[in-house]
Amino acid sequence: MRVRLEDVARAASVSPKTVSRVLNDEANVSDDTRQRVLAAMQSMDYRPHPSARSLAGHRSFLVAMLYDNNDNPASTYLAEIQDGVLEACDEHRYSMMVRPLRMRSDDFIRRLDALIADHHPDGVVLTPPITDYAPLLKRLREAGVPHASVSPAHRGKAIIGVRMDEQQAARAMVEHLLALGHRRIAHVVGIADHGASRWRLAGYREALAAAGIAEDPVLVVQGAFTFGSGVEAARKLFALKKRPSAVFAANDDMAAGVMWAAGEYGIKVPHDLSVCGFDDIPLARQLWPALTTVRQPAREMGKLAALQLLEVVRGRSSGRLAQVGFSLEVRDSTARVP
Amino acid sequence: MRVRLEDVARAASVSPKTVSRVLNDEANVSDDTRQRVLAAMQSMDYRPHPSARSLAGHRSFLVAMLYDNNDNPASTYLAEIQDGVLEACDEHRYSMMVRPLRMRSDDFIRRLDALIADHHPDGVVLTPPITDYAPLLKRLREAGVPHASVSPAHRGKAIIGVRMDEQQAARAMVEHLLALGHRRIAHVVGIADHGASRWRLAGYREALAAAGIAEDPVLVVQGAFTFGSGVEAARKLFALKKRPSAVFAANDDMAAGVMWAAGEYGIKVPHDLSVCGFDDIPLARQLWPALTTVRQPAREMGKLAALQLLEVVRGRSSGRLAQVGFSLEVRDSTARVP
DNA sequence: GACACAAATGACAGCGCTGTCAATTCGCTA
DNA sequence: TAGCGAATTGACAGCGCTGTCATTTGTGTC
Repeated sequence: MRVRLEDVARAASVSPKTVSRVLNDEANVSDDTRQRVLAAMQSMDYRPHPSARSLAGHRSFLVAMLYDNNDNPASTYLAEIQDGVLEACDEHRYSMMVRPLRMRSDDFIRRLDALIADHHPDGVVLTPPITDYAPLLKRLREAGVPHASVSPAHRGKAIIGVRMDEQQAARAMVEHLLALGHRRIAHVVGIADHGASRWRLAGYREALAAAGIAEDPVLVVQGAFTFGSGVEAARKLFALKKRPSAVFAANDDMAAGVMWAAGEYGIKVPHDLSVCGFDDIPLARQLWPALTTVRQPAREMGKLAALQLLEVVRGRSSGRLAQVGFSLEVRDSTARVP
Repeated sequence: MRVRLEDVARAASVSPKTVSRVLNDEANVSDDTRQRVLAAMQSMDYRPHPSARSLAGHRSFLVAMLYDNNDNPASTYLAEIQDGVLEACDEHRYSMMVRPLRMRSDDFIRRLDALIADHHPDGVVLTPPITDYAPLLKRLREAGVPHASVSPAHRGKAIIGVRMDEQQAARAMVEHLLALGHRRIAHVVGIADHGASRWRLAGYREALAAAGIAEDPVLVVQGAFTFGSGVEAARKLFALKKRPSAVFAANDDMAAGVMWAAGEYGIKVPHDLSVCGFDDIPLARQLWPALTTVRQPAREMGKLAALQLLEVVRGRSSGRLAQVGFSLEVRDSTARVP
């Protein structure tokens, strides 16, 4: 039979309420008592019943992770975030629920309301690109559900979550190319209204400006974060009279597309062309030559965002926008200009 | 304030227990009463409190989806299954929880036990490759937790879940190549102990045998389901004196690797070499030429598996191993033999 | 050593629902 | 029309925990 809080109380010779206090890490329990109770819990392998806690305590011990399954960023990215969020939740004995939502769809808000009404999450984690969807944020605020964002585009004071300095990372990537002697560097941009696209483009510009190189508009080509769009963009670049000697794509999928297109044109990477991307998806390591890229610690970001959220949920702090570092993964697709 | 079952009861002039009966779709409620109660629920937008139901009813209304995050199959595949499972759970107002588990890790069983002890899922959905992990199945049986599998390798009578006839699909794929006039057809095998690898290899052999073609062992190369292993495998094939005119890779990632390697060797796809894969991952459509492959309806499979499981959980049926169809996605990477 | 006050602990009701079992109503038969 | 079994409905306790508030114990002061 299941071990209940009452059983632990009896074993530790205290009242159930005191065990509850220990369980919830409340104040006003003497060290001595606390130790005794903890020992009893341990030895009996006590597992609090989440539903009972939730029913009596008016909170759900539930974190919902919301994502957009419409125009999905790379699903490996989401999967990594999900794993990180899950890990954080596990550590605090919260459970996690995932919710695909279709941004811009009519029933977006209705489905969000259903989630809240049905499951009462204590908090939600938002992933790109729905970190900044105004109707969503408004509704969460109204419902009093705290939220943390992974890579929010906006950066108000009240925002909690995690970000990476993508602009700085993009700049570092381009500076790597500059250090290799490249001067004619192209950039394949991502979907226009994603924060990621803006920051990476800004970093590209910043690096060029700092190096005193005037931007050549024909070298900045629109893409859409997909492999196919990378191929298209590269074809445009390769059709130029003066081809670039390096291409910085705003994500790895597009970079792979660029490398693919290079194959079509008989352009050798990295000998004739340096290519680099952003994100460090598994494919990046598998490509040949292996892709130079920026590593986003997605898993860690998911975890940190969830930890920030839990701080707020548990009333420990008011949360903040944490920042994580990036790392340049210099591999074999970039080389000194011929 | 929240609408409770009691409020609905009052509105419908019945006892709370009767509302509960309607809510749980129990027998012995007159049609008239049922209608009245349903109408009241609807008009008051009643949402049962999951924790209260769970606590009083001794069930959790929770389905856990278990996956292996160690040697992960393509994460898009898992993401699709996850979406399908979620959809099924939503329809029946069950909630879903995801659990990454590291197969063969020491604490596998401990973590599984923790899941069961902490959350009491009413059932679990197993995804490849942990559909047939004996210690796992044993533990679930002991704990009395029903489970459904997506593409289980084993096919006992008692197994419930969903499968696709992968052998048949692989055979169809190879027959497509045969119909294009290919005779020297290579196969890149997946990880040895995955059911998927065995079935696809079996289908390959079956098709060749049916066409009266003796299998040439050098044309069957070991891979590991990754892009990189596809590249490796292809290099071996291209080093042969008598190269194949077509390569059937056991999944799309490896097929992409083969195409990549073909580029290295100056082999034009599909003119000099036909390439086909299996799974229809997003990349398949993005490659150039677009990859001919087999579409696995992963999302649908996840949904069906979960539906089977819910049938069992709700005592509606004893569940079965459903089967879904495949479709050959003939695109541009396969062509008539020169 | 008596007193005031804070810290620690406990008693008890109740969160929103369902299981159990008793009570009532209904539809037939004799 | 009385009587009987089946269908329908309801009363009530209790699932395992926590909130509220009362009670007890400890601590420091003069």
